Amino acid sequence: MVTIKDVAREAKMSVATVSRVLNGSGPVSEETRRLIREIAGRMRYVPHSGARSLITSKTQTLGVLLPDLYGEFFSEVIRGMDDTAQRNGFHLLISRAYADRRGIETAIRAMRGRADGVVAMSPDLDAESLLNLPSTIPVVLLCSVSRGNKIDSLTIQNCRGAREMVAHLISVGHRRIAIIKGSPRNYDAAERLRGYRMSLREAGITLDPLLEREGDFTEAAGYSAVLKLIALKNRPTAIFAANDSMAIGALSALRESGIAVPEEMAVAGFDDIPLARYMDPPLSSVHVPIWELGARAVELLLNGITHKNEHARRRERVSTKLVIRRSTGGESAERPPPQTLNREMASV
Amino acid sequence: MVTIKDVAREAKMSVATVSRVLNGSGPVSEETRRLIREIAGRMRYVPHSGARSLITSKTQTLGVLLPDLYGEFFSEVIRGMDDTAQRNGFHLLISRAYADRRGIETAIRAMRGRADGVVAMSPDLDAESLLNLPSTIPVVLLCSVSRGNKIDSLTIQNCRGAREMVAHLISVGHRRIAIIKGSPRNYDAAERLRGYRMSLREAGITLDPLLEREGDFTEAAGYSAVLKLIALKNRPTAIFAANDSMAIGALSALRESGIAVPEEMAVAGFDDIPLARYMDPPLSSVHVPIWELGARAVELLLNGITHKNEHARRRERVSTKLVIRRSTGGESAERPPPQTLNREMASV
DNA sequence: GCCCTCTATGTAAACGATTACATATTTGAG
DNA sequence: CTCAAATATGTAATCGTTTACATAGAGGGC
Repeated sequence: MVTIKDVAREAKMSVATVSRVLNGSGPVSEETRRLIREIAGRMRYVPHSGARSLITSKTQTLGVLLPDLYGEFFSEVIRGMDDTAQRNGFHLLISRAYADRRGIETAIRAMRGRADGVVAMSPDLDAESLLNLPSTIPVVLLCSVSRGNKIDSLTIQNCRGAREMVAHLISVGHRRIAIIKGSPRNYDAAERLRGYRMSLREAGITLDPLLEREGDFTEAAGYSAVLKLIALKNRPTAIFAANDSMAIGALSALRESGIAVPEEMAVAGFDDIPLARYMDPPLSSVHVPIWELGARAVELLLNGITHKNEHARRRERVSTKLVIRRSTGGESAERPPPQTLNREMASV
Repeated sequence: MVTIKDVAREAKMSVATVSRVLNGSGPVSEETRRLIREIAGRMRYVPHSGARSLITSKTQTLGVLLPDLYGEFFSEVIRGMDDTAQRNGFHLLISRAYADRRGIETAIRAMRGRADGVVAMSPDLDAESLLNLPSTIPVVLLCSVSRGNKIDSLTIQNCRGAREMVAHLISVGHRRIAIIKGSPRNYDAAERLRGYRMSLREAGITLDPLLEREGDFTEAAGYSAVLKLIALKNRPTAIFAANDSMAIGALSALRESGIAVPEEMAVAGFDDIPLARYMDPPLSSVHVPIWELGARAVELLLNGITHKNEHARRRERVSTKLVIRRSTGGESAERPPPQTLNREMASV
């Protein structure tokens, strides 16, 4: 490996000068600047980041701790992060970690000296105590419960989004509206459930525990929840699934049971994954700007890093948007667009 | 930050001894071992990886270069990599890069001193010359064209998978079989096209250029390709989409055009994403073991690293498996399973 | 011509770990 | 009891950078 010394020797200059040229620090004559640039390029010199981080105590790297995430959410949130990180000259160190407190803590610790900050996602409700994470390194909590204000956090407007969707269902005439919940220990799921209940209460509709079914965000969960719902003697007329995967499972089960959507049963999801509009019927959903979520998380983190973790903490919420398609019986202004999206490589 | 010196001072020992305890190298008395362990733990000491990598010239980090990837593929391949990396004590440095040769090269160079090896994915056919990447650091090429044997590479059994699927379509009686191709410059897409043609030729069916439609792996592309196919005066009776996203777009277009699947038109995809079985009708597809792909890529890379890049190069192929569901009219033994899969957090 | 101020460059001390080598102590074979 | 071998620990060099400080020459005001 070619080091800064090799370049210095080749240029017959001291390492200090080479360093100054390459970092644009200190005064250097135009002539030497050109010379060294040329030589460094020719020798394909790349500074050793370990050595650099040792002396500057900066790594230009951001840690990302994620639990098991699937599909579009994972890819899109990372895309948002990477885009923003790269634009600011940072790299992304990604790691899966147990969502509980100990898991997150050890993982964050393991990142010491490796990353200048960490975006941690821990949707597990039990990890509540995360809020007083004793960390010297800046941390941004993503989609996690965090009541204190000791730590930056960014979440989705889950409650509001769910509330609006259920309000929509009510507005088109539904009174018996079921929900397929997410995992009971999941923060986003809990908030969406809260929005559902809030909306019903606002409309003066009594909550019916039979209409709240367990789920775990998988298609299979949506599928089997529906089987139970349609077996009820007093069937719901609408189903709100806490995410699109479950809504898709639900659609599948309804289809096989010969129940027409939206005529006999309205269905709505959450997330608005790209596939939603290609379902049969196209799925109404709550749009979540996932890319922005990742991008914003990194922005918050970078802000924390520049202010050496002594900045005012923030708690932000990215806003959702209702997308009404045919599955809820609303007017389907939207049809699958024939034009090509900006997705070069869809799934392979 | 607490350094090894702080620990040494606290334990009234030299840094060398502390280092030996923490790395399990050299002989240490049981007593000191316990003492130092206890102190290091209490002080929450974590070695500075930069310093360590400087002296050992190892980073315990693997670089991962990916182009724009969406949905399940991205998440799953990274999951496979991360699982394998973690099990071997490695971290993952993930970065998106332009798929062309220059992009990959600079990205690999930027990883010098940051990663011990790189998994690079560059499905762009034009990047063919990647095969003589002049890299001192081990590289594994993933799903990329690579004819030489100067570099490890891992690909999907695209051609065979496509061939088998088309053979299946032929076996249930189809003669006019269309394909919705992937991007013309994409390696996987090109291989799948090759398999399609090979299969038709083997059955003595003449290729019809009109039945080969452009696509780009998006749902929208599948949608609009179908609109053109059904406008033909001599319509196909079956459509093979080069990936599931396009197949889903195709299903959507057929539905809206009132064409029954599989009765009037059979549809097949590639990838077998989890959603495939929840489509209407459930989608036949070629299953790709994505997790294994990522896991194996990392294994190859780790092998290259232990052998200091002087190992015999390998070119491997992960095998695919035909999954026949209703969309091709085959017996649909498989129905959406009511049980919960091991997916805790589906999309949020 | 003197001195001060720039500008351009060099010297050497960090940064935090690992490890070859040196030293001191204990153990055990003969 | 002696001496070699084994065990436990310490000393100091090293990895590749950055940067405070030192130095040297050039330019210019008086």
